[in-house]
Amino acid sequence: MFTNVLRYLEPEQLKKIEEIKFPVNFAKGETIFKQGAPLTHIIVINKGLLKVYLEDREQHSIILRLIKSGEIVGGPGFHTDYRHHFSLTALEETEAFFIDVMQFENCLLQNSTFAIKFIAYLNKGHIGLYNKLRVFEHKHMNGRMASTLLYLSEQIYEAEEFETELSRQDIADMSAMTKESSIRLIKNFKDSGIIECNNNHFKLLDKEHLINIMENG
Amino acid sequence: MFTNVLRYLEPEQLKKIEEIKFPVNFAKGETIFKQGAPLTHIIVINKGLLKVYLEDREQHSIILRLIKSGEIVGGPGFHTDYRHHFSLTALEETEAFFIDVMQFENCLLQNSTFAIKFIAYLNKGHIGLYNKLRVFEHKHMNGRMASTLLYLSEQIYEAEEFETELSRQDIADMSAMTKESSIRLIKNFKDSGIIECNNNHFKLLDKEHLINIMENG
DNA sequence: AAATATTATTGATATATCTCAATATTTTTT
DNA sequence: AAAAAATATTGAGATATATCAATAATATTT
Repeated sequence: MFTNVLRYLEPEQLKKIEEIKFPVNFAKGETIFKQGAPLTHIIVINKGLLKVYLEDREQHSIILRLIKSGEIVGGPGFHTDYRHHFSLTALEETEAFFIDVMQFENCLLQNSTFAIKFIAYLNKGHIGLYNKLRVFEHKHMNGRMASTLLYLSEQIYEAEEFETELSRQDIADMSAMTKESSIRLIKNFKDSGIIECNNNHFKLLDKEHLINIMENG
Repeated sequence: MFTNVLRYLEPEQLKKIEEIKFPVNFAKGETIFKQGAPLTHIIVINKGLLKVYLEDREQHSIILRLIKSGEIVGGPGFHTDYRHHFSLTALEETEAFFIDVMQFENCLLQNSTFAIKFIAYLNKGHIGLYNKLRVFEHKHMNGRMASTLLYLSEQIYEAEEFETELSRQDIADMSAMTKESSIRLIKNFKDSGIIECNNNHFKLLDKEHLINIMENG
């Protein structure tokens, strides 16, 4: 059973989708699709963790969010230019189901209640982007880093202590700064006793403080 | 007749919408709705120019885009929390039609082809936000200012010479910088012969150069 | 027409953050 | 196990941009 927006499909539609979907596996570091490539399939993540990122000029990318198992990935190319507008890369071993985008469109056409649910899903994504914009416009790096750490803890790993596959560069790309700055800020937070951190093991010690930094720092 | 996504409605639906819509006028500077307020109506701009902006902490706002006559404004609160996630303020004398959001929802439910068109419209907005994020992540102010001037010329005023109601603060809020910086950059562009500018009158003299600055500067 | 408020402009200074470069550590390949 | 590659760390220095403050110009109110 799907835990994403597909759960609102009618049983026959769901059956059809189950029939046509096919699995593809990705190793850590492999790319599911690249920004600019044609959008031919909707993707449902069955297992794994991935990063959604915008590729700016060479050397620079912006990580918009991470995707966990259960989530669905479409993209704004749907019914516009049918291209991908971001790239999607596995951070861990990942299993994904591919669903033909035309079959997905049929579901929307045949079931306007589902279409409304899909619109709601798109709107949630839109709200997420507004928040990302707001965070990125924070003048201070501290606030952006605090926001990233809280995001990882609350939204992704759902624990105050976690082990991540993200590199320092990834954390920097999530926080709109250079990798050197991300390293220095993590060190500062550590020295201030707000977090513990050894390599890829993080523990948030003072969430109140982090929230305060995110909002005011 | 509507020039926005509403033109895809069936004739009877269109008639219904025409019946229930009602006009409201706004003077320059007046706010149509505020971020956080309940979303009760979809709005169609009949005449005028408006700014869509995120209110960050006090003193700081981010202008996402401008809205011209003919355009429709919904917002991602639809079918999520039914709140406005941005504020909308008139830059010029504006006439807007208000359409009850529940009637709009009925249109989507009764007409899945329309729902698909609406999804396409939402996706175009999503692509626009990605571009905004990319521009804001430009490290150099020059590139952000060039991008704003090109946006005003190409997307809004559709001319290389234009008179704007935007203040220097507005231009700064569109370009992710302080008003002092926006003033200094406009002066620099003027001194370099890339633009002409007297108060609110702008003329782009060297678009090639501006595009180059936007992409590489 | 004068007074007030708002917006625009300019300059000096402070500082946050990037860049570059060197070294250390970890991971991958041979 | 050694070599190579990739990633992480630290420091010094450069610089883009914000902040603050003072003045000028424009718009609004009285």
